[in-house]
Amino acid sequence: MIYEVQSPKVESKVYLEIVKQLRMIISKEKLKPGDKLPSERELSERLNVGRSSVREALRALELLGLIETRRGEGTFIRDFRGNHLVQLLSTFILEDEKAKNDVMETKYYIEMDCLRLAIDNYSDSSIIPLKELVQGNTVDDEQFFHTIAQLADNHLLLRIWLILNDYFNALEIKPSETNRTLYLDIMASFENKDKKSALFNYFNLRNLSNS
Amino acid sequence: MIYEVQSPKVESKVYLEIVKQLRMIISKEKLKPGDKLPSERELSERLNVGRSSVREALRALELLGLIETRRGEGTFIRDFRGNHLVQLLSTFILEDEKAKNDVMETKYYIEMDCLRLAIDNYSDSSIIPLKELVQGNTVDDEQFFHTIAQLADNHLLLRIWLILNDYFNALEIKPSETNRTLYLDIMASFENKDKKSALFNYFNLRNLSNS
DNA sequence: AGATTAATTGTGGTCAGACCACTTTATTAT
DNA sequence: ATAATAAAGTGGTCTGACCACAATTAATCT
Repeated sequence: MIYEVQSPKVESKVYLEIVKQLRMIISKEKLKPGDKLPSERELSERLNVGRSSVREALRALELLGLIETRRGEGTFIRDFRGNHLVQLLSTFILEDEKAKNDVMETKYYIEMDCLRLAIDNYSDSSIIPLKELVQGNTVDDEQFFHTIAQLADNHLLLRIWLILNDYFNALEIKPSETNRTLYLDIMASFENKDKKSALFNYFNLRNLSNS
Repeated sequence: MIYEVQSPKVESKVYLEIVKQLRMIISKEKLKPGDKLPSERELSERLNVGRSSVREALRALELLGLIETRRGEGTFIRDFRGNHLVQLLSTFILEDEKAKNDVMETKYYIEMDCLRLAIDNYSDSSIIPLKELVQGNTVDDEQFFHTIAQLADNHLLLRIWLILNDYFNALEIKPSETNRTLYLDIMASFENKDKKSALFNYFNLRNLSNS
């Protein structure tokens, strides 16, 4: 199989083209997390580019958490849930208070959307895990809303929530110690399929003003 | 000033150390977006590493959207409040599961969130552009909600909307031909700061069931 | 002197080749 | 067959060489 980086065009850096090609290779060859990518030297030959350019692309993807390299073995696709990445970004980005607030605000709004969707979509059996979460004495907020985001049955929204959640954790804005009751309230609204009260209870949980 | 990469320790790849050092340099020198970083060759010397390693670090940060490089000029810190991250991850990950419905649904929910936030935040002067959009005979749906997303005053949310909008366009899910009146209705609710009716009108616009 | 033009310098972009450290595989000796 | 050894494969890093482009400086022409 022959891949070929755009040849004569001098614009658009080579390493970006390689990233593109890698995406194609992954997609065409249906590579899954854990699978091995072609070696740096092989890619260099196949794409007609220098090995250093290949490395620039791979290192970038590695920092993003999309691949993993093991010396002497090779480069592998990773199961990405990039906490590493987010942490890195956060140390770079998060000095900006406005950005901080944006993350929090967005997370809350997405959670409310998930709540609405989940209420529309859930079936009696699918909320069993959610019920279990509120059994114990303490409720793990992250797990709680992760489950709700799953119940929303929208992969895209779930991914967005996961990313925001990573950011959120990196920000070290711990949710204020919350009462288990508040989660139970949400659950109650949930089972009544009452969106309005669910939202109301969410506002209480997050200490948001009702408007 | 002398920076020095951990010397004898052979573990922990060099380029990662350089990323670390760069962060320190940025912080210590109080570099802001737009400012120039030391050149690759200078970093190479100062950190006692090869230029190729410096480039691996810089390319990775570039792909992350944290820095920007201009040939012949140098490397500059970028205004990275926009979180390129979501975009990158989405183009990489979402390929296989871009269920049209998820994209559409998510876009609609985000738009509703923007609507809510915009109503909270807008000032009389800031909605002038929005008013202009609904003057003509036809209303550009994309522009309309782009403006609303801007009025929401949340950069992250705006970014998310932009990406969703791209997907939306790519998927060729054209908004059904809509009546100008519906946009006027939304505007009216908007100016009354009436979220409930704004949402109601949005549902009409999108032909969604009210629940 | 002032403006224009040309040469020089600085910077990122890319490639090629050379080692090193480590892992896997093949070969050989027992 | 098993174990020890050698070879090959792979990522990690450095060096040096060009190229393309931008900014600066020097030279030249009014």
